[in-house]
Amino acid sequence: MKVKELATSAGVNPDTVRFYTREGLLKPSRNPDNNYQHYDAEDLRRLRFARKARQLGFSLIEVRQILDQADDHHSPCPLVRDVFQQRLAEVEREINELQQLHKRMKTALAAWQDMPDGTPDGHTICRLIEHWDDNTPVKQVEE
Amino acid sequence: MKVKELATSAGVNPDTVRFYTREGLLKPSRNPDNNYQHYDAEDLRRLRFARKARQLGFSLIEVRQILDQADDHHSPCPLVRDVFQQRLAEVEREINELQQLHKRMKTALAAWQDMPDGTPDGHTICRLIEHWDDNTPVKQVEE
DNA sequence: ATAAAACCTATGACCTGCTCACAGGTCAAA
DNA sequence: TTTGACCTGTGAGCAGGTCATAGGTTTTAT
Repeated sequence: MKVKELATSAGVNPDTVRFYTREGLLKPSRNPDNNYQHYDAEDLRRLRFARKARQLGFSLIEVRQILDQADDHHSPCPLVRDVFQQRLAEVEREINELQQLHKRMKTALAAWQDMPDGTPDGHTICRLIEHWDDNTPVKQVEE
Repeated sequence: MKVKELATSAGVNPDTVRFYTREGLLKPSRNPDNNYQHYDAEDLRRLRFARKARQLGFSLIEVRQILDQADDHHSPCPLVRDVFQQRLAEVEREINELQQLHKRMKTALAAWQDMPDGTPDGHTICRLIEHWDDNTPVKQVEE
């Protein structure tokens, strides 16, 4: 397979295939006649694996570590389980944060119903945002 | 105020103040004696506004648009309301996606209990991830 | 047979929103 | 007066690609 064929098979941008190749996630052979890269079924597996892992929140570096371990005939799965657990905790944190943000946005939106737009007057930029309560501790002002 | 004072007052990194100044969000005056930037209370308001807007998911470009409108003595709030609505919808999308991801991760984790680690054998890299169902349509393979 | 379209190559810039590093100038306290 | 803490501008670095450029190759259409 050539670049675009591989990319199409995996549903990614051809440049992503080239990028992953540069980054060492894919290891195609060369056609000496025209210097084209040649990818095989194994590369397709690696690419699909990489995309799935990325969806799960694994970083490219982690993906490469896993693939390298697989190349060395070590079982990469303990590594996968480990990073997966961490990622799961992260996802839970992200959900919590987003839900809090969502709640604050809804509250703000409701409060804004009653507020006039108002042209900035030198003391305020836009009440809508300035009156947003972000729970951030405000430090001392000294001018 | 000098850079660090402003940064401390707003609870941000001094480099962020310099960065925002470069990007035109802050417009300090110069001390001709030593070429230092001089920030006033208005800059502090702008900086705090910018940080709050960033927390709400506004991009730096949007923040600058709002601040520029405020400089032109137009009311920026209709713009704020508009972008805010869009951002709210985005947050809801993100929450949904993350919740689906979370559910799939939990399911996968449960399924993995029964799977052996297994060294890669040339046909599979790591069953744990390859058996992950991502609902992604898989295209035709041609080698 | 030839010309145009569609592909390939490598390299590097661009995106976001900062953060950090560098080299050199300025200013306060000890 | 020296040391440290600050200031200046510029440029690089992060992640994970995407896009642009310039030139070579292969396929398709005329």
